[in-house]
Amino acid sequence: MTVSTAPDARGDLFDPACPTRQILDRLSGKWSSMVIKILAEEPAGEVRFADLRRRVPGMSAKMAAQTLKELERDGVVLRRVEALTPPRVHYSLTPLGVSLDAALAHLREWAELHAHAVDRARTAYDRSHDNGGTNP
Amino acid sequence: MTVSTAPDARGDLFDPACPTRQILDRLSGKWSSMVIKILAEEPAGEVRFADLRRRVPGMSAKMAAQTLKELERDGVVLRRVEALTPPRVHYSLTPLGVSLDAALAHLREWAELHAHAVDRARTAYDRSHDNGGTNP
DNA sequence: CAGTATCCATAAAGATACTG
DNA sequence: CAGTATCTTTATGGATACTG
Repeated sequence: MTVSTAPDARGDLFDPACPTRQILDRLSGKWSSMVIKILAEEPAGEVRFADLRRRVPGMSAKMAAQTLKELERDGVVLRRVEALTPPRVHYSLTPLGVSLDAALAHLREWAELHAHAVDRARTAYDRSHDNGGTNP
Repeated sequence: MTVSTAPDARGDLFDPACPTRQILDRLSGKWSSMVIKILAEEPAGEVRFADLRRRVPGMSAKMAAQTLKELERDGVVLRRVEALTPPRVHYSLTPLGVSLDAALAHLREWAELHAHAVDRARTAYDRSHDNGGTNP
């Protein structure tokens, strides 16, 4: 059986088979974290495809479909189909997805808390690097 | 001057100027999170350029330099130069970097905790999608 | 040693058109 | 409505060679 090709990759972030690597790679897509946030924030818990697109400005149908498919494959998102014409498809977070959102929330919190500090660091860095005193 | 084009993008993850977006984008590089982890784990707190490369197998000099530069610009990493010949450059996390690592640690923890679940979800998904019962 | 510069391959994302 | 297919553009990373 194909139980696991990764014997004990736990903690070995540098092995491509490492779980953390995989998660980070999945989240590194441009839209994944936004989709998760939308689904997490939805009071009803479910969002339809077109709604999702409306709520994530700039995300093409292609990227929406691709992102949702990946997240569904990972067990983070649930896809529910109502077979009407026209069809209705509803997306929501699974319990696993909810817990992932909680982990992501720490990062969001960090970012909001330290956004100013990062901004200041960048300004300072740019000031001393792109024209550090040797410019006309 | 490039002070800020984002008046109050706080919480607006869908604005490219949003702090969370920026952080997630920075972390989405292939090497950033690994570099942060190495620096966080280093007992001495400092790691030299060549050491870092040795400890992150597969990372080219180019990517090491680029990643470190971005993280330094963000105020997450500190670069200390000993002007000898040959030169020695030491990298460490700033306090800001340490706190970022703490936020990242939640994600690492989630990944390790749920790696099996994700794996199982993928297997189940693949089983029912690439040959869901309509195959010769 | 600690990088930089350059060129090249690939992967990710966008635009557009079309379908059940 | 909820996607898929296809093509083009752009971003990312890798290989190699060179420098203070």
